[in-house]
Amino acid sequence: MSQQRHGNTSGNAGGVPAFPDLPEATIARLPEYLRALHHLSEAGADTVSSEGLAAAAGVNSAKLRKDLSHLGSYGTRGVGYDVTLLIDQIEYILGLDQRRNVALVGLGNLGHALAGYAGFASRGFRIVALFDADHDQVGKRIHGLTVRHVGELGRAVVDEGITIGVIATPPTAAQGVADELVTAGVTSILNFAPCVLSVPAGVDVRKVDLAIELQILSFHEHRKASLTALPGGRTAEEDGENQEAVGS
Amino acid sequence: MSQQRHGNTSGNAGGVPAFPDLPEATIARLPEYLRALHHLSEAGADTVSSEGLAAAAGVNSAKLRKDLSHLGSYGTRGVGYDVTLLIDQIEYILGLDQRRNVALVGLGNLGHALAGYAGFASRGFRIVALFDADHDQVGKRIHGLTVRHVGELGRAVVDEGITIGVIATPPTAAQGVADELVTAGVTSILNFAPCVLSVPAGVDVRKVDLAIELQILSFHEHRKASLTALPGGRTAEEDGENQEAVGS
DNA sequence: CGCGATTTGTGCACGCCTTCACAAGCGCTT
DNA sequence: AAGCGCTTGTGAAGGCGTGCACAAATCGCG
Ligand SMILES: NC(=O)c1ccc[n+]([C@@H]2O[C@H](COP(=O)([O-])OP(=O)(O)OC[C@H]3O[C@@H](n4cnc5c(N)ncnc54)[C@H](O)[C@@H]3O)[C@@H](O)[C@H]2O)c1
Ligand SMILES: NC(=O)c1ccc[n+]([C@@H]2O[C@H](COP(=O)([O-])OP(=O)(O)OC[C@H]3O[C@@H](n4cnc5c(N)ncnc54)[C@H](O)[C@@H]3O)[C@@H](O)[C@H]2O)c1
Repeated sequence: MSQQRHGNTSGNAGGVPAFPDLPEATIARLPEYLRALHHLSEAGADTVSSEGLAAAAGVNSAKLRKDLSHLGSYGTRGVGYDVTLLIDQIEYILGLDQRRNVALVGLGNLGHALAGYAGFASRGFRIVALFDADHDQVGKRIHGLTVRHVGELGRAVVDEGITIGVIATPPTAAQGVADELVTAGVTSILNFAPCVLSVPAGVDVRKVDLAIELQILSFHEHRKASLTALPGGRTAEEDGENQEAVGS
Repeated sequence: MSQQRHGNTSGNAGGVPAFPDLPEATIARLPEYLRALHHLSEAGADTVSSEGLAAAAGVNSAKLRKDLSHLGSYGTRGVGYDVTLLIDQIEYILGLDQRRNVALVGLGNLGHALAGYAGFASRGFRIVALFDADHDQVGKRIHGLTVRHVGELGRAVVDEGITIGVIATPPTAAQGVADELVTAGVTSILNFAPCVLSVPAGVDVRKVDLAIELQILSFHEHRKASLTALPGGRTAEEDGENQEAVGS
């Protein structure tokens, strides 16, 4: 949408946007900042301090300032950051100003939930195609979209400008689906199947594995249990700051 | 299950298991190794080399060896690792030998999918209670469990030995649910609502935000697009190694 | 116009994590 | 019993990320 782009620190006056190579850790936090900013914006805030935004996003304020400084200087000393300006800037960096078309493959339990999730559309993504291998699923309409057979995937990806594929099939089928997506030209994949995907260089894969999340929690439970058996249980004080979030 | 525990490097002959404080990064990878090991085990493998297991888990072999060395020496030089021995060891470290009871709060689209997911039970977790605030949901039976009203949460947590809570409510309700879980004694929370939770120290929160995953992919799409516009597009060769996984 | 209050942007130090490279150790073969 | 090939376990180096602490910059007010 708002495609305004403001002076880049390393003043490059060319057509290409001089892409700053942000640290991966920073990129993973930008969406959090963005969500917090939208929240603030809806609450009517014009500006926000690094302290305030950091609290809203659940991070250290120094970290937040360093992250934002990588995008350029969009804050005003003594005042803070302009909320809408920062939103535009982060959305530009994340490429959310151009709506991204997403294909969802595998419409079982999880796929159904994903297809009906409003939180994608509101954050710049549009699921434009649904695919399944099961002929009982094919033809069904889900939230305004018709489930197509996975064989049509290749053509649909090209025709509808799909750049992101979401895999919600059983793990045995995931690699095959990934191959088809890549062949069709998809260069980003979000994989919910608990397995490792092999893809050519240039294709990004992110994996979400809920069981792994639970297992990490289980480890900490185990650790906590074996600690309370030992010395004086520490008094619980101070909140937050022990928030773990996804991200590579 | 198999609770055998083998000589710890720092030989402590006490009742308490001498908990090694593993690096967080290592902990986050152990579940991946575990899945790969189970896969190998089903395929009939008795031993596996660090190279082989690393490939199956999608990581560097040196990293894998260092990770495993933190648990103690369970490999044999010139041979590799004993698959079942390593499985038992990792499961012990992760606390998966004692089945963990999980409460799921919020049975909308996502909650339904989670409730019916077999992948939890097969990996040591058991969803034992479902809660919702909506009276239309309360009373429904989902995969053998009856949805209860969220008001009963406190008692159920205590009665049924629940240590992990999963939040799948809208973000506005998430903090309230988290508070109730914590009050009831839950010390680990997996949060699907896109918001920051504030919890007392000693409580672990892990967050899964699918929109954030897509936004990170979007960034890389944006970056790739602005690169191909520039110099010679690099030739795509060599596969894997650009796999990003969740984990803090 | 000057000053103090406020807040950003960043230099710096520290710790964690990754990766290479290789010595030490194990088993198989002869 | 000795040698050889293979694989683990780890020392060391380098890179990345974090957080402190402070100088620089801006605003509001007298
Ligand atoms: N349900 C959950 O809450 C949950 C949680 C975490 C992970 N997962 C993972 O997500 C994936 C999907 O889970 P689910 O519970 O929805 O499984 P599911 O069995 O309900 O659905 C899988 C769907 O994929 C389709 N499918 C199978 N092979 C296909 C192919 N080659 N091409 C296209 N579609 C194909 C099937 O027809 C089915 O509709 C699994 O890998 C599962 O491990 C699910
Ligand atoms: N559906 C998805 O694929 C998806 C994907 C990513 C994130 N999420 C997030 O997961 C959460 C749930 O998503 P959904 O699509 O299932 O939403 P939903 O609206 O379908 O379901 C929410 C459920 O929570 C219940 N609820 C509301 N307040 C409650 C309370 N105080 N206590 C207990 N239960 C309460 C509601 O009755 C409803 O059944 C949301 O925060 C959403 O942003 C969903």
